[in-house]
Amino acid sequence: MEILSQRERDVLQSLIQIHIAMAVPVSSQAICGRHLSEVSPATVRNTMMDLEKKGFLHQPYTSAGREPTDKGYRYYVDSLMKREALTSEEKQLLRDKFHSYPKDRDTEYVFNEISRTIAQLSHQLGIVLFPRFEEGILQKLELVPLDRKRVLVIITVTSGLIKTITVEINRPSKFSNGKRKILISRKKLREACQLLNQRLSGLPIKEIRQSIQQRLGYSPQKGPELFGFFIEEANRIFRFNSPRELFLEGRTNIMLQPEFEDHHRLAQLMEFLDKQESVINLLNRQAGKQGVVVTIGSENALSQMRTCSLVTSTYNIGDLWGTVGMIGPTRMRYSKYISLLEYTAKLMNELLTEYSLA
Amino acid sequence: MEILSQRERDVLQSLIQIHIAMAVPVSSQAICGRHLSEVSPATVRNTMMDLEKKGFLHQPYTSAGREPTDKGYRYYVDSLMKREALTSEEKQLLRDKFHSYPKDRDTEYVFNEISRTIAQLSHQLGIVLFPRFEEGILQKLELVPLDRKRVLVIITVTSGLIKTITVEINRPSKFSNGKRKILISRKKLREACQLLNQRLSGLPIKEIRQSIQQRLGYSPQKGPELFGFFIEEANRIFRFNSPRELFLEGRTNIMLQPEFEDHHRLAQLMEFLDKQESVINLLNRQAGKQGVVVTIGSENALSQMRTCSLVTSTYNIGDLWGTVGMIGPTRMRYSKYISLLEYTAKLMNELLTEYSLA
DNA sequence: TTTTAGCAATCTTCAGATAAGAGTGCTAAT
DNA sequence: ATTAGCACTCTTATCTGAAGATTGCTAAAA
Repeated sequence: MEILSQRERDVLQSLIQIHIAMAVPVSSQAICGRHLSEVSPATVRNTMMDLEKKGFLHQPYTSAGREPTDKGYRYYVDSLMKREALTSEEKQLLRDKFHSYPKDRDTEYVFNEISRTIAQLSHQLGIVLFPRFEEGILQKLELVPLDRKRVLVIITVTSGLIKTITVEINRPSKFSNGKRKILISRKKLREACQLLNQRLSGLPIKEIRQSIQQRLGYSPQKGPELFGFFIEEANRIFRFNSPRELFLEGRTNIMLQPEFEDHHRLAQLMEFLDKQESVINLLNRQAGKQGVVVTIGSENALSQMRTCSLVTSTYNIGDLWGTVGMIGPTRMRYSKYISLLEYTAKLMNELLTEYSLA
Repeated sequence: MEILSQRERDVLQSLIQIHIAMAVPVSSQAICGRHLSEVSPATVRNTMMDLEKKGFLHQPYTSAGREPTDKGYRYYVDSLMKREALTSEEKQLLRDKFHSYPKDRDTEYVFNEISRTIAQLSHQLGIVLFPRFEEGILQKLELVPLDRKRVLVIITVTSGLIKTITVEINRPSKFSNGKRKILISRKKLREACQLLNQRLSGLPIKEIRQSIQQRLGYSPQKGPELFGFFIEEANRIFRFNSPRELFLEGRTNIMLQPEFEDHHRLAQLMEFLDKQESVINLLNRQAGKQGVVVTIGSENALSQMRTCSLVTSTYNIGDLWGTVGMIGPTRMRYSKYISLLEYTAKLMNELLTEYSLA
């Protein structure tokens, strides 16, 4: 971490605060007018030159004011910024979204609402990514016959979250010699289910997917016919990474930011957001980090995010974890949004975890 | 329907075709150059004046070329346009999206893909709205206990589509005198489930929601305790109108259309799309209409859609129906997109209906 | 040594002017 | 009924110049 003089720190902080509020290059005069009235603009100018040489500021053109660089923002976030707490109204607004859960609303509805609320409170893009179900520990598996061909698989993980998948079971299988069909009888289903639970529960979903064949020790000669089916279909049944896991809200907010008046730049970002997979990919890079993580501009590996910042936090539901976050231009109220996401993640931890004790 | 001379029809058709391709006001010269080389520009100009007086054309400013009005497009769609068939590549692309259904993919995944593909083929916004589950006929209800507090309700309708809802059942109920908790025993659950099926199956979901209390004829003195719970919760269990039912893809496409270079106009549309409820509302206005429906510009009641057109079709999965569609600027290739949606709906009818026979 | 006032120099932005070009509407001839 | 010819209108692009913002530098002041 580079060491800056107190004067430099003062100027940088003031400049960034003004820039965040005004969205234009900041002049020495503006800094003296608002924050550093004890020194003259000329002095501030000298400091600004130093800060530019050190890479914290940038001048769009000769004789314009200065804007912070990504490095400048990084220094601000790490060393200058004071956290800005949420108001009690804002906290209440967030809290209210959990009010009727789980009585009247399902998990996905709540996630959607949280994403909307983050967008509403930040005037930026709100993000919620469903918990990484694959990291969960299988509590139990349940098989419910739907009709002659289909079975509903209910997967419960120890945090109490469930996922359901419909599988088509009454069809040719390579484990049944290609031609023969597996017949579902309720009894067989129950037996198979019991055995599956014996062999698989307590294991992480991901591991089940990868090692199911060994776990079930199946060969066509022994074990229930259904085992063959599960081995074949494990890659589908135990995989959860659909674009539908992602809740993105508030695209309009972001396009109203002055930095996205440029049509081309906006289009680039929107294209990125349209490909949900790439957003999920982006979020996965933050995986496992503790607390609120801020990724500023070019710190994002993805080129489409170069002009944006990403603020994320991990939330936990029992042994599962997911990501909440927001995206906005690099010029954003980090001091506020960090609190916002911290608080949101905290609420989610508290209020969505009820069933992890079950 | 107003009657136009053959000359007027020719000019209008030619003008619209050119306008769709070029996205600028069309001059008399352009029309003669491309389509009506047998007459002079002056003649075409006279016809254009007539068409403008009748309200089919509009001149952005004195001595500019002409653009079609919504009325002009309406006439074109109804009386002039020739359907443009999809190429076999386009058909194949769509078909492929159904390929692994229902073996490897669930309904929602396929809907998302269809929405994406409509966007991809039209370079506009693709829309799929999940079937109106509430219109479905209950085939059976299944209750699966998840843990001490929760039960998974599986609702199957006659088309074979299912929805699952988690309910929290082990809590105070006004039917259990406010204090007492309902206890779940598997046996009680089975009994209640059987009774519920007896009383409710064969009825439309919507009707169940509205009349469940009468149907179950429940009073605290008689009938399983669970009935009280179902009556209380009917409004949640049998309601399906979440924003998550809507699949919107290709926002970037639409913002790349020249009519949306205007930032403000784009923001208005995006705001509208961000509120999924309003899009669902828009689609519901087309409900029940047969075949492909085209709604042009101001024909849309909603002001945010005044500069857009909506092309929709109804698809059927057994006794359920939903909506597919696309949104673009009023200047769009109606001739192509109508075929696109017709074909898409047809595919959905054919390929998603397998289980309605079960 | 640090800070500051003063000032020329640089660059943006905006309004106005001008020129080029596209396309019409009208008139009169075909 | 159609067309050629042409004046007229309006847009668009480019240019210009003036106003304004802000700097960097220099030399004086603290």
